[in-house]
Amino acid sequence: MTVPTAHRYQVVWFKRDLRVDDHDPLMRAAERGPVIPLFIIEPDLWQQPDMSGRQFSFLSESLLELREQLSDVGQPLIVRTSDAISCLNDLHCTYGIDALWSHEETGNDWTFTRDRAVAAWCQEQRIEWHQIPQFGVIRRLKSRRGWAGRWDRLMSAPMIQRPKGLMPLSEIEPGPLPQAQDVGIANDEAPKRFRGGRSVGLSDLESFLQDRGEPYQKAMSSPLTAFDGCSRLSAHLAFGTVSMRETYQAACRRQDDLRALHMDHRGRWPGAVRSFLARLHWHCHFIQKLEDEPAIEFRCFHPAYEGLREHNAEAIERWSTGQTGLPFVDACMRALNAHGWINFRMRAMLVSFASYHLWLPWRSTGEPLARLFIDYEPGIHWSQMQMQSSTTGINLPRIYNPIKQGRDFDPNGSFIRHWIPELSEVPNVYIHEPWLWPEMRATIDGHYPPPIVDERAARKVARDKIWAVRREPGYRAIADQIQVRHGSRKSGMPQHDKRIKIARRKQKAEPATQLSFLTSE
DNA sequence: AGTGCAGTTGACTTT
DNA sequence: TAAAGTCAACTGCAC
Repeated sequence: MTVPTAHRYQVVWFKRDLRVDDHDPLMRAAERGPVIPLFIIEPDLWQQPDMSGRQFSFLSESLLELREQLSDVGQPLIVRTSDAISCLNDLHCTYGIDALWSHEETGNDWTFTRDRAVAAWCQEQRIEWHQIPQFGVIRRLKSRRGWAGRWDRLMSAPMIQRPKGLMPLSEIEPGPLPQAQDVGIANDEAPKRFRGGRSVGLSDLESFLQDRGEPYQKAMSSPLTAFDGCSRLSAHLAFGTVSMRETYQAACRRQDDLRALHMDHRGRWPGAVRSFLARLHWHCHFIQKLEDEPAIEFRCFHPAYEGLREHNAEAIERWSTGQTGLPFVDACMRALNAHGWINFRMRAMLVSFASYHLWLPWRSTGEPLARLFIDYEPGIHWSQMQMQSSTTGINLPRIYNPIKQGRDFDPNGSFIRHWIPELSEVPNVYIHEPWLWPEMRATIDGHYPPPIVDERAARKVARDKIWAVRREPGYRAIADQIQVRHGSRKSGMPQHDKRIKIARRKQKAEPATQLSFLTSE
């Protein structure tokens, strides 16, 4: 390895923070010297089982805009396609790196391993690597006490101004932005996908808070209304085209504006903005879990659930392509395939159906599901996979009935008919259970499969198995430990203490307050 | 107008 | 972020 002659450049390594506004590492690096703004396309990362072409497309659109924004401040984005260490090493040997700057990343095992290797390389080369938090996630967290307050302070802190001007680096080629196929990424485009790039994110934020968001609380539950009634910011937050802080502050400003309005003119807005803010909070709450315990990407929170479920390739194939024969499940899955996004409740139902009715291990369904999400965020995804599969030990099993969900959230079957044209002839009364329609076979035999399982029977079998595990000796003690470590503060006491407290409340004839589990709706 | 009854609604518990 | 079951209160209606 050649020893560089000068150590003069500040490398800002963009990862999932594709913006120049509210970018702490960029601002600090710019204060210290000439900046190489770098994005590394790492082909090996894109071969991981949770990564996909549709995510790469969103990334590409975001990188194009980032390159423009950086050009505006003086130096376009430098893009290199290779593994991180060779890339950094090349830059160091050719130009000399003084320090490396990036946001902290709470990613999957692959990025964690890569970051440890980069840290080791930096140490060998005597290059400082400054990693700065961008969410309310705290590295090496000792105690959860005060976490929420710290989050509020971080999010309320002033936005970081974009650097006044970056020194143009005529000697460094910006480099091409490769196409997915150049990097060996399989084509997996979602035809109706939300687009990447900061400008889209900012306009979604604006239109949500000023215009679309009023029915949020109700609209988020149904796939008929959620595409318009939700913020559509999840992928932007995942890729950092819009920062959590600016999103939080925009919502707070909206809240202040509403308070200035007379009650009669506020409509449903106050509740909508409050729920939205709560979700921003949960975003970090879940990522914190993966930060604290990276193993949850692979292992059940509670070991008693390890190896309980059974792999079944054919069932996964039918589930992930929308061919289970349960109309609402299939409609939601097909919508997700086409959009790369679906609302939270439907995600929960899809996972519940896979984990209970189909009895599939959450790891084997979590991978194809991660690939379908353009907003895949490892900390949220794997926490949710486990919660919806009841492997946490903290949460009670919640088994969704896809027929009931369909009746509740798609009462006249229009969502089903839109995504499953095979069922267009089925009358309303049978649309959620077409196998009961007497003319079913004659009309659509061969076009739409019979149900993969008997919903009622499969649910009962799954429920009994889960409750049998919960009754095993020793289960409770481990669950209580997990509760202490990972439960939210509001529900942060072991289960048996809760029961005692509830019993006491009843004795005093006070109304029992709702236990606050980790909820998202 | 009062009574009985089937069906509905809501609060709460259990799994 | 659930669903099903229980129970009591309530409602509409026939008589």
